[in-house]
Amino acid sequence: MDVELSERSRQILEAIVEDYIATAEPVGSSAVARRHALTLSSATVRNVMANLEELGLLTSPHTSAGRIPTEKAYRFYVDSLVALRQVSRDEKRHIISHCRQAGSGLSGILKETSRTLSQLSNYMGIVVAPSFTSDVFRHIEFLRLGQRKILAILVSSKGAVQNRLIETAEDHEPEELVRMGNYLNEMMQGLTITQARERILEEMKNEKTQYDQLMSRALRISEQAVTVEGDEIFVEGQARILDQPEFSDAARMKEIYEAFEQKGIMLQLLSRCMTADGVQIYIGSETSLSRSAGISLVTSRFVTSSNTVGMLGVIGPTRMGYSSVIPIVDYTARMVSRMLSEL
Amino acid sequence: MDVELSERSRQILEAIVEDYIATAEPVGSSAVARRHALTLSSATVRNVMANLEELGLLTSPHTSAGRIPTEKAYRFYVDSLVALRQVSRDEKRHIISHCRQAGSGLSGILKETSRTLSQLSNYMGIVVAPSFTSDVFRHIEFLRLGQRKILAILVSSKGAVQNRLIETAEDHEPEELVRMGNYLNEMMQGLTITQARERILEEMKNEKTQYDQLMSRALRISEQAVTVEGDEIFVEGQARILDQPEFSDAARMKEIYEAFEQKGIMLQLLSRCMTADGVQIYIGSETSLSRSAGISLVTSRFVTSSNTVGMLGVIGPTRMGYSSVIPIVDYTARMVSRMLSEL
DNA sequence: AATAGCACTCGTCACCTTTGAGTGCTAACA
DNA sequence: TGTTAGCACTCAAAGGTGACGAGTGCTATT
Repeated sequence: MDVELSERSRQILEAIVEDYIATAEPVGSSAVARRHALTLSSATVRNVMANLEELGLLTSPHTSAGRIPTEKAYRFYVDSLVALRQVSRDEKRHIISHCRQAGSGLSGILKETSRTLSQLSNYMGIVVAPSFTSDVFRHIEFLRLGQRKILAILVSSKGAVQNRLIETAEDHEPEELVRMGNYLNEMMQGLTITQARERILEEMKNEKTQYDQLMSRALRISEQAVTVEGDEIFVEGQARILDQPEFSDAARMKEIYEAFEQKGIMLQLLSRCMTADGVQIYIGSETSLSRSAGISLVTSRFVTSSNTVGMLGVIGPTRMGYSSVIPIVDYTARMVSRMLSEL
Repeated sequence: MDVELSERSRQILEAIVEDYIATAEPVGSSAVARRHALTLSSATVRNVMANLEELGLLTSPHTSAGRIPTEKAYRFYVDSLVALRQVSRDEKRHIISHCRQAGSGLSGILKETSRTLSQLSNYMGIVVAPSFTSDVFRHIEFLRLGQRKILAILVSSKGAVQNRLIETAEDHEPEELVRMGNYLNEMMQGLTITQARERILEEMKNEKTQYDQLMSRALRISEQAVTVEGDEIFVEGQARILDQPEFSDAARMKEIYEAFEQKGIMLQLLSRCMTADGVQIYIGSETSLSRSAGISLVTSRFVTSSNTVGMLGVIGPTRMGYSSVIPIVDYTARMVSRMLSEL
């Protein structure tokens, strides 16, 4: 941060940000003076506030209203002011029990996690499943569903399953499909899905296999099977965002919902979060979500035993209760990481 | 319907409903007189409207506004007034190409269908997948993922896949799992998933199998595997509903969104739609969705080759463009039925 | 450097009037 | 008898006015 502030200015900025987070209304100089019992008069606070405004940390919606924090102020706040709350015993229990109860497979756990995040934060919870492609290959299988229709089932070592309907040029006997499966299973043992795909493409060029009809067919089919579709995303608690006063306006909300229906945007965010460790925070325009919408994002990645990475977090207004959301996201990411590594 | 109306009254009611659908504003007597060029004066129309109000087909929000249709009027309108539009060539192409392009399996098609419904109607599209339970069993398989952790994969003859992580009391060798799979596959050949489940429970009581360790273990595990979770539901175009003026109010929308997050409610609706053939229409309180929200639902079921049934439709305001939505839903249901029976 | 005082700004609220779309009723008309 | 013209009435929406007060910036004072 390029701002240098006296201790007093910092305290006042903190007071303003926290007041505004609590009330969603512009905060005036006297409110700050009163609240903090700082033995400072409102006039003094006014001077400081004028100063902070000049630094681009505050703005006033109009002359005679109080002031509200800018994005820059939130950034400064989360970087160096915020006092993180502890995750309470109750919240911990809530996280652990809910995520575990889901039980049925990876998707179930992640979906429940996203709901939990939403409940505890009172904002929107989001979870992006670990990319299948970096998972280790476990098993592939082909089932004949009808004339020239094959169902390919691909399983990763973490229990994620992807299935794909494939139409083939010729009809295949069930026994043929079993043999194909055996051949491919052996070939791709121990590789990640990405590596497996590369291996298949490589093998397709190989002369030896080109002249073995069974193999070349198997490769052609499996190439489709291992082409993975978009990652799974779980978003829960969309209704909660309507509780926030700044989104009671319909036009504004529409922007947000539309952003979510194009899940592609989510994936952009995802990829940024993936690289860094710990809790990442994106404030307002930093999210590059919808220009003017005043959305913030608190995320953390989670990892599994095999080092594949997913992302979870909370989406809410810029005016978000960072002091409690950050620890919740952090804790949840740790718990999910632990639970998944048990698989 | 218990209302009997003269031809003229019907025309006027139709005019009012259609005007209101188009504008979302109370329609007055002069507007009707003008619009229809009925060679009727506004005064006459007023008399008729007063009559219609007495019959419970119209209400006025206040003395000096126009009148708006009641639920009863919409009911009457869709039952005997509405002139259904043809599905245009463009729309047909849109439906066919989009649904087909999805390609990858049942889920993909249905998701794309729901998006298409939303795009063409400009309301919300919803698709409920055919209930897995009435599908014919095709294949079951167990994969060992780790110590006492088994992934069960259940496939129906239509290519729907369900997988479930099962924790077992003892550890099982891969070969043992293969044998279990063979045994169960043979046992459940040709049954529906529901029947298969019953068969398993039956077999568990059977003395002969109780003393065969392999079998009894297989049964215990598979019992979990065939216990199906909630049906899959695809809802798309939630943002579109914000375009409707009657939902620009945040509190109202919140109701709706919350209704959708508890997908259970959807399933109630579903089960009603399942029984009847053709397009079903639920207006306002008939949906039993959220009391006061003024939501309507136009649905149709679709069927697959094996006679399992799913539901698709459009959700929008009571003030919905029925004349175009009904044909779209009808046509889409037919197309989806045809596409699925090709599988 | 901190504060008290003061003039000034500007949004909010309560109250009012005006406007006009729409109604119901009645009397005249075909 | 059904239709229409006319008229008084109603009521929401829109616009205008002025008091109010929260909040500011500036300046003189401590």
